[in-house]
Amino acid sequence: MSALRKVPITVEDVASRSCTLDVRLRALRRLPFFADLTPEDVGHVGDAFHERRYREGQMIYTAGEPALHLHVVVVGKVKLVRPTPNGQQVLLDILGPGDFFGSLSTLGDRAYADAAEAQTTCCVLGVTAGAFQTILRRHPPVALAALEIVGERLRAAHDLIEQLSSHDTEQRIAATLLRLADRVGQPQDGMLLLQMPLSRQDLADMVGATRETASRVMSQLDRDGVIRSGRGWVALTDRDRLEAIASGIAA
Amino acid sequence: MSALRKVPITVEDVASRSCTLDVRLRALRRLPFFADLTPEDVGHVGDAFHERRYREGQMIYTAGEPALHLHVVVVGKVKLVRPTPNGQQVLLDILGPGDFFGSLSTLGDRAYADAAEAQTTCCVLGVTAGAFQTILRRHPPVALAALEIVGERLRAAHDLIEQLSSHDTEQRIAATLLRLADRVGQPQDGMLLLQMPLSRQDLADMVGATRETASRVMSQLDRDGVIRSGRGWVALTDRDRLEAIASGIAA
DNA sequence: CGTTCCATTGAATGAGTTCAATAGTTGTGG
DNA sequence: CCACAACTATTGAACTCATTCAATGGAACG
Repeated sequence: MSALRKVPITVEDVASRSCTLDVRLRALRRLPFFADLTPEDVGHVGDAFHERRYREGQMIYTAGEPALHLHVVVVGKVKLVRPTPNGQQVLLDILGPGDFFGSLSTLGDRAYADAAEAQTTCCVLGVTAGAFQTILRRHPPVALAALEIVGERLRAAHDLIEQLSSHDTEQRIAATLLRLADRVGQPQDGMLLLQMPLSRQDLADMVGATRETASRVMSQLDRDGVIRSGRGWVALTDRDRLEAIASGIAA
Repeated sequence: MSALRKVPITVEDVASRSCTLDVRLRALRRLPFFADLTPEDVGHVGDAFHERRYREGQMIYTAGEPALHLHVVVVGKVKLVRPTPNGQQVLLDILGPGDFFGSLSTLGDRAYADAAEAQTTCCVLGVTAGAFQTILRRHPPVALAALEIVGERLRAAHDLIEQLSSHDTEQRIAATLLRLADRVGQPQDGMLLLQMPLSRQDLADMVGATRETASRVMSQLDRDGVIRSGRGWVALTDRDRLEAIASGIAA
């Protein structure tokens, strides 16, 4: 029915370039944790980190295994996924360069509550919980920054809880698209292109819905001219209208 | 239809006793923040806190006002509520003695995203964001403890997100009752009594449902002999079965 | 090319909401 | 101490949104 939409834009810019020392350092400096540290300190702290690469779809860690590491995204995108007893998945967050994830805990013996999966090919820096704890102790400003960030995430989680509790699927999807656009959207041909392989399933897992429902909503938004989308990509054509939908102003 | 249930047990133990200096100190020492501090340090730090009392239903702060304070519950229960554009409310958390809430932010200029309401008559200690920031800087272990706690809350928020995304209302209510029982349940006559004035509306706001649905589910659980409940109170009579329901094992 | 994965669409079902009406509890003032 | 008002809970019935089941259509990848 709908017009052909061959993937017109999925110019994958996922760097296949390697994760050089320089890139590593820049990634660390970009990390809000270390914003208050001197370049030398960052370099010193950086020695505790080890580098790992993952291919699209590969698991970085899975739920249930001992939470031994804190990770930092250098290149690529990482999905934070919570498996449910029920078998379905809940996508808690999508992280990009500069974001951290994994164990913040001082106790190394606890288990990850969620799984981390490489959404794109990516490069990640890891540090043991113990070493990170040492960094926190040695550099108090880092602890303050971390507290700030985790507080911010808690607030974001509360936003999501609010949405899940009181908004319908269309509103939640609209809000999710906007949130993603703010983080990784790139202007192209007068619209905001989401630079990530975002499947209907991913979207559904983010808003607590099924693939089918996500598909129906996206089709409707496409028909209404608010977005353009195809297999694995989405672009926003009418941000204002999408915001209206997200906040329930649209009929 | 259902048998009369005059409130047989609501022995309100909400202390009308005052929030004495001694109680204050004990509250602060009980706070995980200050677990690693010497008693003298706790006493010193405690000077930065000021005391406030609230009656049941009174607002401690509302969403939108500048987030200037961090608060600690000394006596009583505090509801953390997120108002939605839609008009309904989402109950994010219920806090008891030793729990903290409010602004963790270093920036004093941001606004509270949620409102805090006294669920019972209560006594709360407050400290300005600036003073708390000073404490954090002066006592690094406090910052580490705070980070740990907020991380734990983030995990709890993710638990809730998972539930909202993939469990039905009965499961969510069962899980909520269990969670509350773990925190404030008191054994009585072989059942766990929830020592707080918990209305159907409160429950509904916690699980993202309507009063009517909450009422229906509670009636059903009562009929099944899993709980006993009445106006403003709930008691668990069959914890195991409730756990089975929460995890979806029950048909 | 054909296989496989992902997306789309339809129809039937069902959980939860909404609207509405009744009943039980609490608190107040006569 | 009783009666009234106000609030909270319960229950029914119609409706709605999203899921489930099922079948088809396209894209990507070998």
